[in-house]
Amino acid sequence: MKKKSDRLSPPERRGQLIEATLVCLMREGMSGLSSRKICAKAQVSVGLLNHHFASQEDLVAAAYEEISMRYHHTLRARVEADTQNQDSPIKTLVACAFEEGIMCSDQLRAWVVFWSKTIDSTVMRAAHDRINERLQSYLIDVLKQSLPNSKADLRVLAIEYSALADGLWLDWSLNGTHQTSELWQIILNQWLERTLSLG
Amino acid sequence: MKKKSDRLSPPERRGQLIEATLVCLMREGMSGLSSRKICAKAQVSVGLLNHHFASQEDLVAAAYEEISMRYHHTLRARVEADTQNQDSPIKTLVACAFEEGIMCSDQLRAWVVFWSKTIDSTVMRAAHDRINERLQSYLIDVLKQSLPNSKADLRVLAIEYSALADGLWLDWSLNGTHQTSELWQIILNQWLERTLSLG
DNA sequence: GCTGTTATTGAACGATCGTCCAATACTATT
DNA sequence: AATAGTATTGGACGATCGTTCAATAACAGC
Repeated sequence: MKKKSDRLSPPERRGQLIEATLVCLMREGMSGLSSRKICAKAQVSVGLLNHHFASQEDLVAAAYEEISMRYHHTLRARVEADTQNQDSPIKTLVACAFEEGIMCSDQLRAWVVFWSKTIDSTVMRAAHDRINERLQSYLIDVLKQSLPNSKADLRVLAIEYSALADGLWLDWSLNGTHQTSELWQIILNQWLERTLSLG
Repeated sequence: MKKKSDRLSPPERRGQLIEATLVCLMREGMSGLSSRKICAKAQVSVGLLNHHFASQEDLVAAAYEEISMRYHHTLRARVEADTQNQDSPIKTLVACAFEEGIMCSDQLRAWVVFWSKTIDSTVMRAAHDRINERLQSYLIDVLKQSLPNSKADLRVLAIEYSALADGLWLDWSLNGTHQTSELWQIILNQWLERTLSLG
């Protein structure tokens, strides 16, 4: 059938399957989580999934790590690129929190799937813990730079910020009337003002 | 087979199926969303679901309304019962935000299912909008009572509070190390202090 | 060119899915 | 007691699910 060499190294194929998984989950949510749909998206036969991953669960956990890594790197890139707020990088994070591409409802479709698996699967739970740890320690770094003289517990502050941002994102994404994110952005800005004035 | 009269009125049977749905979703999450499992839990044959509900989707939407109503009524009951904070009912809400029974990970299993359906189903989206509206206007009432002299936009404040509470709940529920909710409670208390001092 | 390794295929399996529908059992009305 | 209406049953349907596995194709080392 296929003439060209379509044999890939295991890492390449794994990456391709992970990418296909993310696309399926962002487009269809729970119903996109199908070995057949994922393999079709990757233009690969069904059996290959279980050759490169022990089970669908493992693939989903890998996709969870991947999407969180992308999110993490996107944030770091925004902070590095924003030359105006190098002394207060939290301002950059707040400013881009509702950027398109970071917070579309496509993203929520996938995250909801990951959350639902995280509750009961030990593999997913382990991935979730790693993801949370990475993001939290980065957030603490950002807050440390932004509030060098603050005596507040920065870990507590980091948890508060990410909870607020996640909650606002969830609320905005689930909101039927797809308004602009202006209102939600205002709330985050107000939180930032109050926090900076305390430090 | 069955001797005793087990025929119920449509409202009763609908309620029974809704209850069974909630139990299944809280116990098993997405994999509990099965017509057969739900009917088994209700001790009823499979076909009855589509006799009382046009589709599984309608049943899930009804269950979504039911669980949110219970949550709403639980909050109202707590506020009414707390004779100490009648002038500042937001204090009561914050105090019971992480009560057992209100915020167990069983609950998250169900809510995640509801969220995932809300994104793409118009029936669920309509239910979600009603639910949000009800809870938001109650929250605004509570804030109005608690901050009678505040000039702040109470709707914005309500959105901020519910986002923060939801985000903290999500973070706590997904957290593998099931610690006490003490830390999360502290964050909510700090938010309350800051908000009350502004008003 | 030959051989061992392995990436890849796709049919097959048993399980489960939501919905439909003819048959049945119960209740209310006459 | 006969009848009409409907709540209830459970088998059947076609579809899809995750995984397995023998067969095949492509490559690496010799």
